[in-house]
Amino acid sequence: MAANDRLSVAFAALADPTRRDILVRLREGPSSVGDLAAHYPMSRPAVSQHLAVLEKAGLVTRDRRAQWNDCSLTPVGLDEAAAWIAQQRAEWTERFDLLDEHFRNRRDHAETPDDTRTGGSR
Amino acid sequence: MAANDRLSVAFAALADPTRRDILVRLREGPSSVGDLAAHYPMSRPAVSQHLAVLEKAGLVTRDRRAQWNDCSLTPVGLDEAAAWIAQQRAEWTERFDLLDEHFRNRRDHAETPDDTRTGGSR
DNA sequence: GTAGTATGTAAGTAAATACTTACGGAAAGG
DNA sequence: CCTTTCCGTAAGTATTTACTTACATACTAC
Repeated sequence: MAANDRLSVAFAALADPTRRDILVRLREGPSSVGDLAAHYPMSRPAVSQHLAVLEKAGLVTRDRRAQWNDCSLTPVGLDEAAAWIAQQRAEWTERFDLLDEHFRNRRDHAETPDDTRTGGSR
Repeated sequence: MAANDRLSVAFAALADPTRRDILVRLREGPSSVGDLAAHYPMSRPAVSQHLAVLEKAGLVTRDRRAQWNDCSLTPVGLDEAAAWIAQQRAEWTERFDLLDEHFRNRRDHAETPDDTRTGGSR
């Protein structure tokens, strides 16, 4: 994928329903890997690998105490992803508002049925 | 990937720097496929395929007029992605605030430096 | 020491992804 | 008609992903 930048890693981590569900579940509190894995129809190593992806994306931290591993949320990765989307949406919305206003003006000023389509005449 | 749900498709589309850059570029206004492709070190069909991914994610619309193809932004897909992150972050932040308060109370009340785990918890 | 628990990692495989080049369709213009 | 321009799609390939089973590690309890 050649997408090593932090944003790409974060979005890629979020692009999987199992990983998103893990995040939702961890919202209720830290959990061990085994307890997490019990909820999914896949092997425990698979869940562990999903956790590794989330950890690399800065969305989850694993704190190994003894043989147990507490998985907790960390807000770092999500902040960047949210910031990117928020900025895009902000400038977008502004642009759509301008466009909307533009069309409103056009409609008010003249009829101009926008015949640019397929050469017009019929 | 077996991730056909809309959210996964949207996040996967955002998980590529070229595609994100296309979105940023389209923010300034619609563009043809060829003009877009000129900015990237890859073939025109590759950009076209990126556009197909963005279109499937509901982030871009392609309006073919004659042999030109105007690519424009559409806010649908991004709304869902932003909503998901926003909700996560909201409940998260709340939880972190509680956690912070919890630790603050602990620190004030007593020392109790360990024994937190090995219980059932959840 | 041995046995048991919770976990990460290595190795292997099927599927998806990100490109490439080659080709075909649709409109503009001679 | 024919040529050019702009574009999408088919076919092929290298890399990445998402899982599996098997194994090694680190600690607890006896």
